[in-house]
Amino acid sequence: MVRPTLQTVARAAGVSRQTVSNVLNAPERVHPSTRERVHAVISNLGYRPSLAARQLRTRRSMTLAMRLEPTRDGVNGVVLDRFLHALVDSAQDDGYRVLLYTAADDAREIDAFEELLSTSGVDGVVLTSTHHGDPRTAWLTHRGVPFSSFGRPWGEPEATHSWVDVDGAAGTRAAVAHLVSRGHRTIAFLGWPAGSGVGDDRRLGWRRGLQDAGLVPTATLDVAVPDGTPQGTTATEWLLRAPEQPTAVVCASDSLALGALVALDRAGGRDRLAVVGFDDTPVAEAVGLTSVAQPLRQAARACLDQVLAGIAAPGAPPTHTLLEPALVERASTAVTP
Amino acid sequence: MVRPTLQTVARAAGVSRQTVSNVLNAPERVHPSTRERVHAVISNLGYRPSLAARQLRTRRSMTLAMRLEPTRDGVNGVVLDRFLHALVDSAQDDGYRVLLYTAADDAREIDAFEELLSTSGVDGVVLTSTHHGDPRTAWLTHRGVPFSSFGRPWGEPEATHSWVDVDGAAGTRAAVAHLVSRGHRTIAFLGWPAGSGVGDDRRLGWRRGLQDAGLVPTATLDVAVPDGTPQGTTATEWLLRAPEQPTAVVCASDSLALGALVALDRAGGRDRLAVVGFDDTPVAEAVGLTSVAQPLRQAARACLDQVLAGIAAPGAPPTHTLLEPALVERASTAVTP
DNA sequence: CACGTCGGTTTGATCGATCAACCCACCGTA
DNA sequence: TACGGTGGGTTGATCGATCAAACCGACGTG
Repeated sequence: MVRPTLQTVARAAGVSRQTVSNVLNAPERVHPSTRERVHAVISNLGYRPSLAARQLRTRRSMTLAMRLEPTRDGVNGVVLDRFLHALVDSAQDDGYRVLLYTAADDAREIDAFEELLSTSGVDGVVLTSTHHGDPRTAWLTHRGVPFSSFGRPWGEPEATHSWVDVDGAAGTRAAVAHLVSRGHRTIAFLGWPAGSGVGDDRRLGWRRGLQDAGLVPTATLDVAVPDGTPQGTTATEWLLRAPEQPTAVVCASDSLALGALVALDRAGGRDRLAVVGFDDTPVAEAVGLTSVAQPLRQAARACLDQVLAGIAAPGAPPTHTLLEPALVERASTAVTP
Repeated sequence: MVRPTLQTVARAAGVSRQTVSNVLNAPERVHPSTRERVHAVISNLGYRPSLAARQLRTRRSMTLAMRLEPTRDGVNGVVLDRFLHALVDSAQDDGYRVLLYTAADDAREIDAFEELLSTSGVDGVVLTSTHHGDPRTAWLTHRGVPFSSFGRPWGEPEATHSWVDVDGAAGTRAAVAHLVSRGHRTIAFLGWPAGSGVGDDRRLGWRRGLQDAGLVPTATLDVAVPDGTPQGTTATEWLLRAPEQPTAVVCASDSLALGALVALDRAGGRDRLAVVGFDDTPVAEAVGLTSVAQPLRQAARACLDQVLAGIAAPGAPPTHTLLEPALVERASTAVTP
């Protein structure tokens, strides 16, 4: 009951090892009849090539690495988990496996790369959560590691690697347009403090959306707080007392939006304010929150394609993909002013 | 700029390959001075052993596999993701890596095992979501694969594999005790239809909790619906109209509990019913829901220990670990009857 | 003084695959 | 007739580590 090897199969089929290898890797080189016979023996014996042996010789591990982030906020943390799910699914279809690692900060993550690349011979990396002054991309580029990041190289227009991202600005802009079409004229934005690429981008979309409709994004309608449900609640309570009397609010995350709903419930009714969240996390569906959904499946597929392209043609020029998010309408924007 | 190998290091240190190997794997066999010298060369050259080569020889991949489930409900799906995070963390400390796979059903998962074991030579498996009539455990046991399941072998008392689980019954029982201590006498249970091990266990805890306090778990206080927030809302609306007039409800999941809160908000006030959820998902914290928290970090650690024990001593007797969950009190049970 | 032992080290074989080169019939063509 | 090309296969070397066995000098002992 030992695992069959190439040799075993070869003997059973009356051919040489190399021929069996060819049947699997270059079938056209083998005569159809021989091929047939070898195939029969293979499935008969249940033979599967050892990845370790193959990797030793070819320097291909058929493995990609992705970092598993510490669940931060939780409400939003789900996004990357869903991306991961999609990635594993797609990768599996292409014969690749996904290896996980964790790292406390950028420096440790680079250590992890070093480790993974030299000991496990990982073929490529999928990066997430890119941010301003991210040292990881430069390191990977310098080392010539095929990789793709889910997230733009914020603040580095000269970056020369492949990336996939979702157009957050388009998302908030569409949210504003939707609200405008329902009659709202005073629409606030509840976002994070300036400085994060993602957050600033979503804020920008809100501005543009207002301008599209000939409205003015005043400073008091633009509230910035750290992410989190309680923060969203507090901020919304300010908004409810604001002189502008907003009738709707677009939020940078579902956490904040959920906080807004809590504030409304306390203030005696959800009809005082239409609310839009971001990321369409499970909670949004659960509580009837309109939210901007990222096409995570497509994003994962695109990332994978980029990494595979980088593996197939090491010198190939980088590509970029910017995907459009979609607004999922629910009860929280059924409110009219 | 090629990656250094054992040979490279050996030459640079003026010793043989085997000595370098010993320095890493059996340091006590090497004379301290030589060891010192070799270590210097190793860190100097930045040498790291190739896992592929090592695996080929030792038949150890230092890799564990875990299935990544399709995000089902979402509110609860987070639980397994957090377990995964904890597992990867712990595994990394022990020098193990975690490889992911997906599978649509039990049969396909077994195919995935076959594949992973023979091609990647995975050392062990961590199973999740065990259920009645689960064919996976028998298969793994039969094949002699070291594994541990997070989840008891429901309905198979004769099962002989290692497992770790959280005592759900103890959780709901504690929830009831907490409610009783706050003066509640009529406490309902909002759970899933009978048949799922986990769900029945949580229901049992509720029963015991009531009996502890000399109360009677009547049938009308025991509501069963499929998991989900809308289902929770509907069911809670029944409860609010029930003749028994419950003042509190213990739920089998945070999804259901969240649904209960929604029902209360609609019915005009959260003070009509104290609510307890299960799993302490991020949403629970966000909306102030008291919930039963599973010690996922410990669970992952325990699972890992069991798998590693199975790898170290293939014939060793299986072990079981049942962990106590903890009640996290929040605003939703600040209500008194 | 010869011999067994033991710490420390080296040597050759091996894990299971692929690569590179070579072999052998057989064909067409100069 | 000799030569080059080609389809179909084979053989030996190799990837980078570990294993098993041998080696070697020094030391203790009968």
